[in-house]
Amino acid sequence: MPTATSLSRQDWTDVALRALLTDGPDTVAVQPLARALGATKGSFYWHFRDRDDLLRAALDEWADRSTEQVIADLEAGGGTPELQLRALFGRVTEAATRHPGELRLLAGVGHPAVAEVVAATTRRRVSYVASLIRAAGVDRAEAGHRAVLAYATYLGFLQLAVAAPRTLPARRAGRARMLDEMVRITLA
Amino acid sequence: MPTATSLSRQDWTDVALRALLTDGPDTVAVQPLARALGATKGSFYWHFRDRDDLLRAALDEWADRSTEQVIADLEAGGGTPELQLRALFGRVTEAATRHPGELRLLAGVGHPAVAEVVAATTRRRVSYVASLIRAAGVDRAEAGHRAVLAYATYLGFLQLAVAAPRTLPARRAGRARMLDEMVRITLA
Amino acid sequence: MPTATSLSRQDWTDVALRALLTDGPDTVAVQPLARALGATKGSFYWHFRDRDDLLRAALDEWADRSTEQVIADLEAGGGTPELQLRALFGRVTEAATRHPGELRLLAGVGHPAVAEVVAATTRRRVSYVASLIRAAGVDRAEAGHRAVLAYATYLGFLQLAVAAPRTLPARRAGRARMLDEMVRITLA
Amino acid sequence: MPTATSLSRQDWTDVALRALLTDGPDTVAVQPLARALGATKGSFYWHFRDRDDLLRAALDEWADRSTEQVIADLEAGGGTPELQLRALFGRVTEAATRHPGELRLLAGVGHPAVAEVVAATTRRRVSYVASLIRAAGVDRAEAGHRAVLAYATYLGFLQLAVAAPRTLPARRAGRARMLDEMVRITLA
DNA sequence: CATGAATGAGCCTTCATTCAT
DNA sequence: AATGAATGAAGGCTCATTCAT
Repeated sequence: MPTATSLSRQDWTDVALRALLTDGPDTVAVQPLARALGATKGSFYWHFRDRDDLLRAALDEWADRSTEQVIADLEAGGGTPELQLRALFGRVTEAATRHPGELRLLAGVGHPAVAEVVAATTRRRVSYVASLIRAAGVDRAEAGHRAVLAYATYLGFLQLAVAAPRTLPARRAGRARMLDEMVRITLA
Repeated sequence: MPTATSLSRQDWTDVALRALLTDGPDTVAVQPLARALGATKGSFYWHFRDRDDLLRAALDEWADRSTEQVIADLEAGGGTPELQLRALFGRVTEAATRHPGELRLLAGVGHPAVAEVVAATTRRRVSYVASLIRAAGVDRAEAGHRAVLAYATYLGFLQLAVAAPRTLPARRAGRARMLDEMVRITLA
Repeated sequence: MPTATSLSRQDWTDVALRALLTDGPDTVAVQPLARALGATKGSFYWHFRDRDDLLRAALDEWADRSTEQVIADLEAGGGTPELQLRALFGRVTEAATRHPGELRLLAGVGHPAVAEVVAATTRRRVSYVASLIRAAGVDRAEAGHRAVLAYATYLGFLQLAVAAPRTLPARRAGRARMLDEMVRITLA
Repeated sequence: MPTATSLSRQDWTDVALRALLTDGPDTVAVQPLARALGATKGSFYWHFRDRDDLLRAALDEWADRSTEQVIADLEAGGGTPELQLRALFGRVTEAATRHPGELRLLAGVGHPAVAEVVAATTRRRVSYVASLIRAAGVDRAEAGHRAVLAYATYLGFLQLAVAAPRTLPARRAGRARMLDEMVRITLA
């Protein structure tokens, strides 16, 4: 909760992003967020042109935090491509369970802004994974294929984690094995 | 458009299912569907107790058509497990692109009825795939793992097909190769 | 519950009367009663012109049962006027607590049919009480006054019994004393 | 009609109270009141959380005006308990005929908020009358009984005034005699 | 940098009533 | 002696947006 004195555009974006990741894009609604912030809707319209403006801001923030920052972290961490890939898979699958709304975000393609950002984010992620695979010695075309496959698998697990968690391994060890398998398939 | 004379519960369910698969569960709304049918919303309440009743009817229909009927068809078709698996993958990936709303349905886990039906459908599909893999000679535990992996991959492709089609192979040949790879990974 | 085969006008009137005495005239509504009877609204319109027709039938039934029949019973019972008065007060105060909806019926004067029947019933009851008092030797004008007073007191107790039962004597003995007092004031 | 510029919570409460006293609690409905005020229903939700919120506000206002303010006036007026009692009876019987909806309010015990306020108001009024009777020299227990009796009689007259005015004395003199009798019975 | 107040659109539901069969 | 299906009016609520101050 930000200070009661004065709200910035960033405060609104933050709370919108939280709603985005918790319950999906439909819940990025002016009225409820104003209530949550203890502010009036009038305040909102000072900082944003309309609801869409806010949604785009939240989406941009999401693209940045969930993609660019993750990539930057991994690059900073260094290590072999195998290790980086493994770290990436581990990190995103962890995040998946913490953000059930992300599923609805990825599915919220009815909205143009969502569609656009999700598509761009998807391409960015796939191409980063492809670059890791290439770095592990796989040729360009094949790396592209495997990256798509790996990313699809990640998306599927996200879906399963939210929609039917009982189908996934319950224990940490089982989940680790699944990760290993994903890495193996991707690099074999 | 059904006959102008009189609408049946099935007519409403049909149009609701269409909305479900086109734009997701949120658009299964009484008023818009009544408009689409050229009826008044009051008439709706003759056939259904409330909106939830309609949503559940549409969800049941979806579960049946997209799961039970597909399975029944495959069983009727016969052939080796490999062929059946291949046919299944082919069929569902074709359907995927035709129903962009299915994504929102799978993600619409905020609603209890949706969550329930999606979870049940997921378990049913995974266990059917597992049974095919077992029939191909893989042992029970391993078959379970691979079924989850295969289904997750399918879900991921569904997501990619809707959200970022450009990441997927554009030509029929490329898509066929992906299917082959999925079958190979699943049964290898 | 009447037989499922075929509903008579009387069946509808009975269930309407029950609603009238339980929850007041507003709940004499076609749709809910049809549900309660397991019949369709169409059936209702076979027996009655409209909702008002049903309401009037129920009101007439109420006027008869709650007034004419009570009077007939008392007359049949015989005894001195004092005893009859005492019996009357006892009987109606008992009935009061069993029919919370009667209060809303008496208050439902917004509706012309209700107003009419309630007014007629009131006059009939007051004049019957006056006749008992006259029979006990009080002169005509004074008896009229006391009858109004007595009936007002009854109405007030009905109101209190439903709206603020804690203000009334909790035990049977206390209630009996109140009745005695009413009789005494009325005849003294 | 308040100023056309802007409506306050009090404006809504006022018009709701008027509806409450004219036609009873059921007519405290958002849409009709909005029409009466020349406003949209949407505007209502700026001032109140929901219909219940408005109903409670109107009920509180009623409890205050019809009970606390009357009591305060009487206390301010001074005089002997007999005179105060007489003044009270006179005042409330006058008010009775002006507010036909009060009957439906008192009877509207189906709604929790109504039941609560009516019960509290009843207790408050009865205990105030009891305090006047005690001040006239009657002992505590007996004063309690007589207060209940007096209040019941008042309620009954209210009912008669609305439901069957012809049973009550038509002329001012006759009504004055009734008041005298009530005071006499209460204090004798 | 906002608040207070309102609009208008949209959705959910219930009910009295009608009508063809 | 009904049923099945629909209409239309009414009321409840939430939301995006606007505008004067």
